[in-house]
Amino acid sequence: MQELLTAPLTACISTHLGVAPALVAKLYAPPAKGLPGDIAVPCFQLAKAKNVAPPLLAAQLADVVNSAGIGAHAAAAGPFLNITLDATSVALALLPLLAADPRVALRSRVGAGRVVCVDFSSPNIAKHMAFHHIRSTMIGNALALCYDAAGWKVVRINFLGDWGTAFGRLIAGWKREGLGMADLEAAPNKVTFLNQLYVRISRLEKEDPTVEGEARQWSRRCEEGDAEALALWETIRTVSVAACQEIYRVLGVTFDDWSGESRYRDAAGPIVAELKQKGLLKEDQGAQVVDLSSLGMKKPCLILRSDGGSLYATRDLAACDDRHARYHFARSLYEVDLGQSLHFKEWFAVAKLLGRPYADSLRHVGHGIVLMWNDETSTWEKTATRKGIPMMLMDILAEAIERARAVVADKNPEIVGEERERIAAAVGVGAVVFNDLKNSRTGDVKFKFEEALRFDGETGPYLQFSHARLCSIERKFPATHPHPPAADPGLLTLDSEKSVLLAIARLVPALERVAESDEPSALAQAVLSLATTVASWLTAGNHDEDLRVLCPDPAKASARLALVRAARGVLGEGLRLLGLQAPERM
RNA sequence: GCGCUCGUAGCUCAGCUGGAUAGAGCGCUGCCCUCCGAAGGCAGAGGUCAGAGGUUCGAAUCCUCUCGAGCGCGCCA
Repeated sequence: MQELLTAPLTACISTHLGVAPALVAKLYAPPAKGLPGDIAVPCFQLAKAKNVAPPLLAAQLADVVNSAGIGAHAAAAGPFLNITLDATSVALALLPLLAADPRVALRSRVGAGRVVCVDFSSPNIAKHMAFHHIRSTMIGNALALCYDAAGWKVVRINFLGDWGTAFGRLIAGWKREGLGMADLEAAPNKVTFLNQLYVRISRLEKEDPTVEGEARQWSRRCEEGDAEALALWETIRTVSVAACQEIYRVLGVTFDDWSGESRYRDAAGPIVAELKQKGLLKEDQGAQVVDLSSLGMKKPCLILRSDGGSLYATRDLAACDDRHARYHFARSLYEVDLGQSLHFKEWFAVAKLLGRPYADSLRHVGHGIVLMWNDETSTWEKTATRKGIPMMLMDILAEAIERARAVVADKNPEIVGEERERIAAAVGVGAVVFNDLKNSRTGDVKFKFEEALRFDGETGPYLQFSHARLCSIERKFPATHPHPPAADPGLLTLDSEKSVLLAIARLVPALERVAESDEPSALAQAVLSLATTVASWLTAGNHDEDLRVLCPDPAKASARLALVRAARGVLGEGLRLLGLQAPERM
């Protein structure tokens, strides 16, 4: 979309100077604040190539552009060339496209049919999804949606932590306490039931050394395929998955592949055999490891425990082979917190030593932790526990929805019943999700209910409000007026209207950046910027009815309605790609 | 000790792959609802971009070092 606006300019400058168009196009930048113009061209590099002084070249180019008749006005400011596009030429270039389908503003072909695997959320079973799981879940979800919009074929994978020594311990506790299915069925919350069982048996293990042996024994029975052990494990898994599904339903997240470590419990063998055959495996303190010093890493990667059991690096390798065989991915993302970067660095390195063709396409997409404000100590604290109880994601979402419901009821009492509930959920969840996506993912997220749930400022509800406001104007547009596509884009002559279109045109670069650097905040920021531009445009009409969308001149009103529709459609699509809903009123 | 993430306004953060006078939200000050949604807008005050070197015509941005914060570093995942 941006190219549509700059193509004539690029052609004009590049033919005049006799340089490649791409050389010119990559120079475009936003002009400095306060200076007039829509596009700035710093002339240093071009001047060097042509061996003239930058200010001289800028002045020359200004003349060339101004006499070219390409719907743009240029002014030199020292070594910079500032371009102001005509509002009508912007509208004529973009509005017809947007009218046909606003989603063009958020589509790209950079993915070109390649496959990307996105591994995200990946909770451990038999535990509640804690608040911090929101990060992997919603960053991963946004990445999956954005890669899709950028032309990639996306495989969404939920790799459950459903295998390992913890389950041996859990089953040992289950047997020791003589529990049965009826006890689990009777529990008000089955995951809480399992979680508490785990806490009890872990505590007991510290006092009673026989527990450890029992746990290891049940672990082994699981690995060996013992029917009783596997039946219990299966029950635990089913119960946990159901609880996760409920959260994903609230968040609007889906997966293509519900995998898990258990699927690769027997897959360690072939990997170990291959490592051995290639001479990469060696024994170290009783364990089997791969030395990574040839790749500049001091510590080796652990492959097998001294008791012969597999480790998670081994299972990750096996799972990765499997994914590559099944999906032929060109890129594979692991949306897991930054604390595990060493683990990923290690097994990526092993994949490289094994000569895997995909080794360089693996990416650990890490994120920072979630901190919560503590009123008593006036500090930011990790959200691990509150009074020893894990802070549950579902509780946070429920409180957010409740707070949103109160605001909706207050601001818009005529919205009632099922619609109010739907909107409260969209707004409450949207507030929490956007709080997580708006800043760079590698930083820590600071969460405060009062901040995330405020409905002014840079928040999810602000974006949703902006969308609802545009919908409201559409609803009020008189049926007697000419409706688009009869609208004439040439009637959009205001700078504020041009600004909206330019903000829309900046979304594709933002989307492409998301799919390149795995950074959803790039889109979040661009959508935010669109919303503020829209708000500024609309509010200007408060005191001047000629500036309103619903202005006295029907032809002008029609053109503006086309812009309202475009902006609403784009905003709605932007919200969708971030994993937020966009209610039509709120 | 090694590695990772980070340090920008009172607070929370943007700053696209190096460009002009470093931006936004909150808070604060002053305006704007007989005005398409005030969940909004306009204006203002507020900064030695942690510090020191280096590369460059040009550095918040790239390189090195120092200081400070958080996290990780062998049989858990």
